[in-house]
Amino acid sequence: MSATGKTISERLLHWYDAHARDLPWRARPGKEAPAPYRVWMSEVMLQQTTVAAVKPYFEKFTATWPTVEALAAADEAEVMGAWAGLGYYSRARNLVKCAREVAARGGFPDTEAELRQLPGLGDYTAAAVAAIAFGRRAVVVDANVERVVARLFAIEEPLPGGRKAIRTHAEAITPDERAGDFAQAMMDLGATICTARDPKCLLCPLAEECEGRKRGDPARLPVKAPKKAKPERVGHAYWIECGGAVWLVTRPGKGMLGGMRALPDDGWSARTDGDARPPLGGEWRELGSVRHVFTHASLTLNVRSLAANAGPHGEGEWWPIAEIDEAGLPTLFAKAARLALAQRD
DNA sequence: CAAACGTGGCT
DNA sequence: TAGCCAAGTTT
Repeated sequence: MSATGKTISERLLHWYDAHARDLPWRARPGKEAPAPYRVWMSEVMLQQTTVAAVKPYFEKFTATWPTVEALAAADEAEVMGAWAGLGYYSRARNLVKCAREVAARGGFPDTEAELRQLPGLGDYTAAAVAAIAFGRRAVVVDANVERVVARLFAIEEPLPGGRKAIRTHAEAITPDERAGDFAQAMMDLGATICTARDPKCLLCPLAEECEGRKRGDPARLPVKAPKKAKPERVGHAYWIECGGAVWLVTRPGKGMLGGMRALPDDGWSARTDGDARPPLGGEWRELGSVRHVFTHASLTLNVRSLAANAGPHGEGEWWPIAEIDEAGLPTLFAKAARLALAQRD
């Protein structure tokens, strides 16, 4: 309790009632709670992904597959293609798997523990769906909450070790009622006021009780362990063209860009360079290279092209070049395709 | 538990 | 610009 007798959650919910962001997956003021399907969909898309990036994907997915039953019945390859560009593609595979489990059992479970068992739902997402869609009291801890709590209570222990103390404090300030609004309020506060850099303490509804602010320089919290250096990798991708079509493959389900349609390549990965061996003999033309930065490696991908009469051995498909935008290529290969197209006659 | 796993925006 | 950061999960 502060001097004026209001708890942190009371202050925060009061602020949220006036300043909540208007987001497509959120209940509009005065309207009923959004369907669990939409809450789940948005939470999965928002994992490590910005609101701005998610919005168009959320609109596309909910328009194409308006219910969990519709998504459960969808062709997995079509869902993977629709996810192209959003990143972390195991999310899309788990999305389909989860939709099928949920449809088979006749709807989403309404407890945090049961939600946690579904594919793609970890501690954060299970708590968020339980609180936001089902009104359960659940302690929702994401990167926003970590930052707000670390500052509010001046938790000095660096992450990831400091997460235990952060969770304990988050548990203590989570209200019994409106836990879903409280969670979203914490995230809105973290996204708009208690930002990673240059926090707007003058606008913060919790400034009065913020120990980090009292100590000065709240932006230094939470302290984080130093990051490892990012290796440089080199690989090759191959643009094989025949009669207005290009040869595309589907990558293995696990690993980098798993399950995604792609240009054939030389086996590069985050751990090793490619072997630069083309999948087919012939007169290859050097088109140049594209750069792409992943979370844990930076890649220079050299792109080579070949006018062929037949495709390489193995799995693959001829894709009409005029429809390459519909192939659902992840961004790395979309860049490579763009390079190839720009150099075509 | 540390590492793998995308992408785009901002400073 | 090179690095940091974003509503984490899985292995």
